Amino acid sequence: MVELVQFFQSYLEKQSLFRNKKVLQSNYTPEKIPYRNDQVKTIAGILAPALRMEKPSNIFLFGKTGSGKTVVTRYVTSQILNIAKEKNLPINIIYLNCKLKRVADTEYRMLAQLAREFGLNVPATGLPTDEIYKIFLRHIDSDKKLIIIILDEIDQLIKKAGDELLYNITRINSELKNAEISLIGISNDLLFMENVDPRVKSSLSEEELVFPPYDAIQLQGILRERSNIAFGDGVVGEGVIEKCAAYAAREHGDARRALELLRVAGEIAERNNKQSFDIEDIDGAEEKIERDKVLDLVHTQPKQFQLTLLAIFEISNSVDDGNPIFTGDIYEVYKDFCKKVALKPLTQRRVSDIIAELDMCGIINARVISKGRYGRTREIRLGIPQSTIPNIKNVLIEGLNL
DNA sequence: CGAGATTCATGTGAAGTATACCTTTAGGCTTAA
DNA sequence: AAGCCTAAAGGTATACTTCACATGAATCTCGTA
Repeated sequence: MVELVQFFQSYLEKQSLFRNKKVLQSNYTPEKIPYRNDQVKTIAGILAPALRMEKPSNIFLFGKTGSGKTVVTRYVTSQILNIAKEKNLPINIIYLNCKLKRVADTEYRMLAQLAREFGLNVPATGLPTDEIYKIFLRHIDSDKKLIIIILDEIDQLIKKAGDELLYNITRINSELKNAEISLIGISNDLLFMENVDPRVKSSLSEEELVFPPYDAIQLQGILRERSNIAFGDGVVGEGVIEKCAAYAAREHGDARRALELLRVAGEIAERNNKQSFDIEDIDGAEEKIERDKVLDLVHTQPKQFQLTLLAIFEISNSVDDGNPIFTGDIYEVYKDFCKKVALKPLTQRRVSDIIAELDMCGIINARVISKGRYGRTREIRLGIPQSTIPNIKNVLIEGLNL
């Protein structure tokens, strides 16, 4: 007991490495966004009519992850919201991430989530979809207002729910008497619009904007700016920024990742009672990020997903490094695990879908190949570093009581 | 030797089933007049 | 008789199963040079 008190006291006395950690967190919206001036201006220009209570055009944003789509959108919309508040304009802005499982990955759930954002209490299941639709419309249309809905990673939603849903939302305005809705769609997939009904396409992307990835120099600029605010002097070692930038540039210029690397490296250093950190610590951070990403996902996923994942890890262990593994093998191992936990195994059909979903999450890389005479299967490789696997495996085994 | 047929192991689509949850409705009970 | 509660009925979304058919290159077959 005494020790704990001491621990907390010395913790408080200890000078934190961070001066302001918030600026490195992923939901932080900075004061200004370097290298994205054009996009900010364009979007601001498109949305500006909202302040005169005229409906802005729908916008569609394309660009790889971490290229600033979300930050720019959030930045511009929050500014608009500020002004609207000042002048008492009835403008609502809703941000919805369509990728989140069990939150907005079907038409029903998306509408339900939108309704919830307006403080409505809607059930998670049971109602007909058009009932939810009506509830939502009725509530919105009660008085005159302007609503801007941001649908992040909308491609994921369409892939699962079909493009009929897009048709429905683009038609919403014609059903409204008082309120008006503008849509901002955000997509990582540049080609995604190609297989969408042309009518929907033209109404959804009245304006289109592409976000190019950041290059290494720009990433360094961003990192430097933020790390100056985030860390005290002399905390960030020589070359750290450059290395973070290089890592992220390697992955198509993902700024979010670069910032995350920096933050996690700092957190690790702090936990180890270090006063600073340097290049070597970045690798540790990289590994921790990957591990946390998967662990987080693992915890939110149902048991069947966990078992499937465990089966994949198990096989990848016994197979030579780098060699792919196949669906059939996974299913066999998976069934064994099911027996051990006394859980009814799913059909191979379903497991096949689960594997496809794990692929979408990025934990594994799977692609369908034909092995000629020896049939057709998914060729699966791990999408995460080998070094993180034992750790994740242990967590899985523990969580499943194996 | 090469064109076409065959083959395997699984991908993939459509339709059906089970489960959990929602609203509506009808019946039964209580209560107040 | 009016009001309230409960349980059954009828409906939906979602996760999963069942059934059936699609895939596509390695391999096989067989006619031909």
